[in-house]
Amino acid sequence: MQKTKIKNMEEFSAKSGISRPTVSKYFNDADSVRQSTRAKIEAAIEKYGYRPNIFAMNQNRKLTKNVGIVVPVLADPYFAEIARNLEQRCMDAGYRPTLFSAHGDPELEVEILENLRSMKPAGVLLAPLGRASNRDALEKFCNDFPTLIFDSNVEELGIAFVGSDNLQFTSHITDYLCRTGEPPCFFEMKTPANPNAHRRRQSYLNAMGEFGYTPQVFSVDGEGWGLEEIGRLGGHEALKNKLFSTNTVLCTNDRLAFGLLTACYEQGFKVGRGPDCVIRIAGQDGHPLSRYTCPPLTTISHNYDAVSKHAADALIAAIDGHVEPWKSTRLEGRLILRDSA
Amino acid sequence: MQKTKIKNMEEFSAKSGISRPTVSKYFNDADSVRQSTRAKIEAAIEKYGYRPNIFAMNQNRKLTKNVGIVVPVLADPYFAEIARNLEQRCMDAGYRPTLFSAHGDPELEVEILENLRSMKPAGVLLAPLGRASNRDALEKFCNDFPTLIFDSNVEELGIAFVGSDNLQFTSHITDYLCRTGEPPCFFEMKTPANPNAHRRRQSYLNAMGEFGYTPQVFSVDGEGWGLEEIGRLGGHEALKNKLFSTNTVLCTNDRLAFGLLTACYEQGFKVGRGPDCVIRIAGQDGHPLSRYTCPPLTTISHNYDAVSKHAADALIAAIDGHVEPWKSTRLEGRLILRDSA
DNA sequence: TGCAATTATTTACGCGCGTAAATAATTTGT
DNA sequence: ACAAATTATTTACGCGCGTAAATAATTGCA
Repeated sequence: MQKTKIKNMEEFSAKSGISRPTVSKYFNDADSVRQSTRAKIEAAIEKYGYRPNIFAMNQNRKLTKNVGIVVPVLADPYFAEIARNLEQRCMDAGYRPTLFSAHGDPELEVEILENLRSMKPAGVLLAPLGRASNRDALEKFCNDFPTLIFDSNVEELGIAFVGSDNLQFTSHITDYLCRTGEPPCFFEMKTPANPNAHRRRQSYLNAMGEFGYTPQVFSVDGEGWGLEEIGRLGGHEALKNKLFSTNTVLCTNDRLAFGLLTACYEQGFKVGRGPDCVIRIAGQDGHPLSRYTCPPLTTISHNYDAVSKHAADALIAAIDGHVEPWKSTRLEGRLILRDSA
Repeated sequence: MQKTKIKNMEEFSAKSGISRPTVSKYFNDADSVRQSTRAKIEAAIEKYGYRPNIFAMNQNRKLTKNVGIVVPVLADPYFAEIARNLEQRCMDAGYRPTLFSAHGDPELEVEILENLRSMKPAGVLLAPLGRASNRDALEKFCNDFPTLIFDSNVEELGIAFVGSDNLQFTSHITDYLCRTGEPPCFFEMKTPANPNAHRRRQSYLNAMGEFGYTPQVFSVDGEGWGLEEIGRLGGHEALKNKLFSTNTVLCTNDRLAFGLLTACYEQGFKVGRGPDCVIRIAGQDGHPLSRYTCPPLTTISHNYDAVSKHAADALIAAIDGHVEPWKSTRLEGRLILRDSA
């Protein structure tokens, strides 16, 4: 790489010996030019380290290569993990992903979408906040840009939905718990942030019904995304007052389970499957830290890879013009047996 | 907001009754125009919902309002939390933050910096990967853009460094452990990702020396950012072979402690301060989940607020032209006493 | 080798906004 | 009410690149 820095495509095209429109074409799609000219251009890029001005590019192109990735809370490792995965896939496909987190705030979610508009994104991968989301704002945005909804479904919105099969999640793990011990009660939030929670509760009720067991749903108070603390406080109340009708508790998600485990510890309830244990606890999500709780948490894990692959592929297909009717894809989870249940 | 959408500043200036250069001035700095004209412009914005084309703005402005925030791993809630904090502060100051994570990959870190270049950022908040970082690439970048280094120091790089006072962290918690029980041994990674680990070890050695105790450093194998697993495996080895010379273990960070806690659980070692406990464990960092381990983890917490405030303020001051000699600011941590030690 | 198909070049304009300079209007202080 | 200071308008150009159309060069294939 030489010291003479090139400041625009005009200069670069002169140095490389290729006309500017052809160079422009190359940067738009490297395969759209002949192999020999592509080689020359790439040699010149290597030599001069030239990169086109991204603002000028995006200003004039009708379709940018920008892709927005929006998650509700980045502090939740589940979203951090899936965002990482999506980011990688977008880059591999030649797009420029930009990551946004609403940090649990519906107004920020709307603002993010407004900002995204000005980026003219080729497409957006959006995991909505859920219940708190401004439905209208999402809908308007989806009408203007190819948007794939993931994680938390908003019926019929965007080009498609990709997420986990919450019904399968809960029925599968409920099934497991029923077969290996007392049937579980269900530990959830009274006002969960997203609609997946309702599916999970419903699936629990169904599964218990099929077994002929009486379900018990324990809904704890608390708002927001501080799930561990909500689970801990709710757990304390339940344990102190002996409100669980069984020795097995299925939590609506792992983070709530983390809190419940802590409550058990604090009240001296030994958790697990051993002979001296008084309570079994299971979670749902396959949180990255679920392996490291004490005892390690039995859970059912999202298929992170498959979810992100389906989501990214579907969005890119839509960007490439493969129109398909709205579709919901829900991927099965994998039961992870550990010591807690 | 009317339906007639305005497509450029020309049209907007016509509708608002203010000339385009003045409108442009307004968007550059709302306070640079007279109150009465500002009011007219803002009324028109409200009415027509106009937002200037961000690409065209950034293309021509010498200084954009973009700020890059780069962290080494977003899957680590410590960074997620501090990134959230920084993002908020940048927005409040009128900048457009964009978040990037190197996901533990030095090559990706370099690529992020390359991409940042093309965004002409007004400034960058960078938490380097540390040992694995490409020093040259960082240095070149810092020469071209106002860059504030945080979390992990790279001597004399960028405009300043802001982070935690690792010496204080470790000496403070070592002090606490020594005063309340057996002096701790030190549990760390043999090849830590960032230089903070070395400071912490050194500080441990110093503190033990001052007390007149014999230090023991236990360095476990393992590369990368899967710290919990590294801690768990290392913990198993230490426990199985009774390699800890004391009943108290100070971990170099919370995530390693999480793994060690799990190892203790798996080997049946009861952790905590109670009479039936055989080992005390403490961490460092104040990880968001440290409250919810079993037992809850005694640790020393970063002052998230202060670190991010100092970092954002220093960067913005530098952007505003307040040149100061390179400076390192290290903020003290707060001891959080819980049941584990 | 020659001709059609493909690919590159030339030329020229437009995108939306920043910005500079000269001029005009408005505000401020007295 | 008037001159000085402040603020807005007019005019005009440039930023770096996308893109379209006409033309020229190169390639592929029989």
